[in-house]
Amino acid sequence: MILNHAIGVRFPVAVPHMDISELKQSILPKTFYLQNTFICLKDSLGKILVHEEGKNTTAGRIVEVEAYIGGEDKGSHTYLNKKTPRTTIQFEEGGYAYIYTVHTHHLFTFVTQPKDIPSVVLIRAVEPIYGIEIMKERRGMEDIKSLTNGPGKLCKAMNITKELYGQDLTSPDFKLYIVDDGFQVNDKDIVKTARVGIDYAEEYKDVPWRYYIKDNPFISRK
DNA sequence: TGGATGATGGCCT
DNA sequence: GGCCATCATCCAA
Repeated sequence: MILNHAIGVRFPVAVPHMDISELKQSILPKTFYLQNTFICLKDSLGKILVHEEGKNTTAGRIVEVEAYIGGEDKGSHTYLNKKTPRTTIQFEEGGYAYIYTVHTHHLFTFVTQPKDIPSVVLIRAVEPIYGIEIMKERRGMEDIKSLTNGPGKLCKAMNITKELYGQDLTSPDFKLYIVDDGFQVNDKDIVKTARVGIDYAEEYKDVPWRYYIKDNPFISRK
């Protein structure tokens, strides 16, 4: 099923007949996640993040992402390929969930590339497209534009917690995954900027590894 | 075991 | 713009 809406054109959001079981036919496969991180970064824009929880199922279109590259990247938890209990999953092959906490919030990333190349894509914002009422309830607000326009916000709205750390996003048995509904994001509609909140990263502070969909109302900041 | 820190967000001025 | 809640994580000791 192709959602009959266009990003940035529709608002308020409404997808009354979206069928999750149909979307599940189009889960991104392992081969997607094994690709170079910057391919994953670019191609994850416009895909749909789904957390299946029965009547509390939520989904959102990915509109803002960042790359964190192990080894060289001083902004990464795996700078110098540092392996700790927290970062262990980054060293597995692509397709697993790397979820961590910062202050009181959870942040969701997915692991990319083959085993022992610890790199991830952080989902910084999604556009709510399913389960909007439960998102409002979890976030304690009515303002649709603020439900998921930040990495901590979207995890709260979609009930993504550390219990999902290490989950295989490519298994149909699991309840957290990303699907491709055929929505295309044109290259000219991708804005590339410095990443957010990594002032400590020295020469990696300003690398343009944050991608977002131009003019989308749900990005975390300009 | 304790201190420092944070890939944030909400509230304030 | 600033302030800070609040706790998992890491590392020095």
